[in-house]
Amino acid sequence: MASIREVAQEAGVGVGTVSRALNGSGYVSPETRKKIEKAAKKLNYTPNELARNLYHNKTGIVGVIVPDLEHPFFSSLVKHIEMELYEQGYKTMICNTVGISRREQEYLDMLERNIVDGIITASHGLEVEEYQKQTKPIVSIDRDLGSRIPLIGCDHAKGGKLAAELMLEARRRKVFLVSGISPNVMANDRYRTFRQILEENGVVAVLQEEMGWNIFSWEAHYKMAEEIFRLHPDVDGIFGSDLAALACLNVAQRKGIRVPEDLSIIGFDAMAPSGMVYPQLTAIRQNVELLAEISVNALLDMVEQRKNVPSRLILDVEIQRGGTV
Amino acid sequence: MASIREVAQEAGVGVGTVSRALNGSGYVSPETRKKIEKAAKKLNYTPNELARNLYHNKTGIVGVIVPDLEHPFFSSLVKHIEMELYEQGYKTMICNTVGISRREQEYLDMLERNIVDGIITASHGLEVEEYQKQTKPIVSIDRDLGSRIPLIGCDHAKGGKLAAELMLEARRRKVFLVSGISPNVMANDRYRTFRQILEENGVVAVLQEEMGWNIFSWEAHYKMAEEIFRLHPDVDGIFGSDLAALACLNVAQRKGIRVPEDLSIIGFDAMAPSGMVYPQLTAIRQNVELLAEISVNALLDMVEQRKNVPSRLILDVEIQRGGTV
DNA sequence: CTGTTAGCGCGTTCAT
DNA sequence: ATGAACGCGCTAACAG
Repeated sequence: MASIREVAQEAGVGVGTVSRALNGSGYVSPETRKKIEKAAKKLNYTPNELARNLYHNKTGIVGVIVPDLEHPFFSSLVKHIEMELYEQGYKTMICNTVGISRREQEYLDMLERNIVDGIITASHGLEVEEYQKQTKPIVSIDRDLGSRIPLIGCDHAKGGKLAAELMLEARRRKVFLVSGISPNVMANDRYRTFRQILEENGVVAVLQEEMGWNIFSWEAHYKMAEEIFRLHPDVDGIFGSDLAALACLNVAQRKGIRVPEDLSIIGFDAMAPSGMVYPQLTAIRQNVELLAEISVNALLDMVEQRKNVPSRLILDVEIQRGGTV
Repeated sequence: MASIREVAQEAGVGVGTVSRALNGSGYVSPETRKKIEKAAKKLNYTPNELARNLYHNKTGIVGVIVPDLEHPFFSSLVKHIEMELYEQGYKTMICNTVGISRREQEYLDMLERNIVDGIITASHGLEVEEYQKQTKPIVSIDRDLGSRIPLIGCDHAKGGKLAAELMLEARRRKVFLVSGISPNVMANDRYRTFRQILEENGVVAVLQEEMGWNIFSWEAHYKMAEEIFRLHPDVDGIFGSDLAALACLNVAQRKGIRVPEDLSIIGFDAMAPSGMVYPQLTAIRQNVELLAEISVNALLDMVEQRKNVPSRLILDVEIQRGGTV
């Protein structure tokens, strides 16, 4: 609660000197420095960050917008983003849109109001135009928001290819694809590629179900899984998000379908729960840590104007070998 | 980027009038108000939150300290806290300590530096004294930080009791208890109660393993599970956190042990992954939504000095019936 | 080397 | 009803 003026008074010097002494900027003689440090300690002085923020027009806070923090991918993403931001001296404001675009908009507005210095968005509810209006630093994960906003994501097409190849190896003939329906989103690439490769290789049937793009609840996925087996009891392959894959695995086990003998299941993301089930889920893994690190560095490059950022950054994916193929 | 002064100039009035007009405080004639609103729209004026914060000495940001955001319980907790804070007009700063008490300290210091208006802590790495030094609003989840800091948590003792009763119903004779070793933490109650009830009822052996209190990784739990079955292949009951229970379930299935016929497993928390495995995990569920709501309201009662907050708030728990008992 | 002063942008008296 | 002036706490430029 003590202000810099009080410290100056206590030390018998001017406020400017205190500021320089405590920030290590400019010249201060060793002895007055001592006096100032003693006074600061005595008064238990802590600089008021609010005044600093006003002066510097900067808060050191980065906003991270996600659709659902409870989803394993996003909680992991935010965790690693927070860790990387912390390393670089920034704080993390979490913005959970729960699929409501008004909330996404409100959080986006924090840029103009100077509450955050930049935004990393992984939520895809708002019109692209709303993002393009912004002039302050933004990076996007997995969704194309135009060339001025760097796009960072994993190689979804390769993910779809790897999954398709696994299906072909396992000689699957009737494959179900659980995809999302969001426009402009990179995740679509994996389903397109997956489907294309299977069809080119003469797989008898490639069926497709579209989940709402902002549906992340277990219940919804479980219901969908039950529908799949009700309508198509003879599917022998399933590819979808981790959640979709896990739901299908669970329903299959309840119905006594043998996995992987009679049914192959492949997830995408390979987050924690995929390793908790038995057999463990075979899945395409994206490197969330790297994704977080790259995103943070791209954003801070913009915030601190360190250097130019490429408009697209694509990360590799790999197979997590489980027991469901 | 336009300041209030520019709006005043554009409208041909003083800054004070603009401030009153836009904030609806004090008297402004309808016509000048119109002029001001037009000028504000024309210049695309957005008030600078930094200046406001400095004046009001308040940011509208609440810090939430957790040990591991990737852990299902904490990601769910933070999600619901964020939603409740949003409803009440506050923003959420996430502080992930990853078990490092220096980080916990740094985040705690944000209170004094006025970066946050209050803190909800669910991390338990720092000395109690460090929290007690603080004078600004703090509430604690699941750890006693002294009578001045409201403590909010579920009824762990009842949870332990419910779990013990399930074990007795299933006539288990050699039960393994996977507990933490953190001091001052309410979670200890559930293990103490569980153990006590089983011993009073003549269960032949109650074994115990202590996980490091800030260990949340799946790998560590999996290793521990393997150890349990290696040293005690004949256990017929296991109680621990969700993660511990899921790890044991997974290892048991790999070893061909029949669950629940030959082994009963009970988790604590009943978070999402417990419903993804087959059979679904029987677990003690705590109401995270309510926990979040209560915590936020307690904290904001302090921040806005609405009313006094009880020093302890204990929430009920219930059984989530799965297929592992 | 150090003290003084002018903003940073906004909200609120206090005269008018 | 409204404008001018002050202050929130701090930093940086400037004069000494």
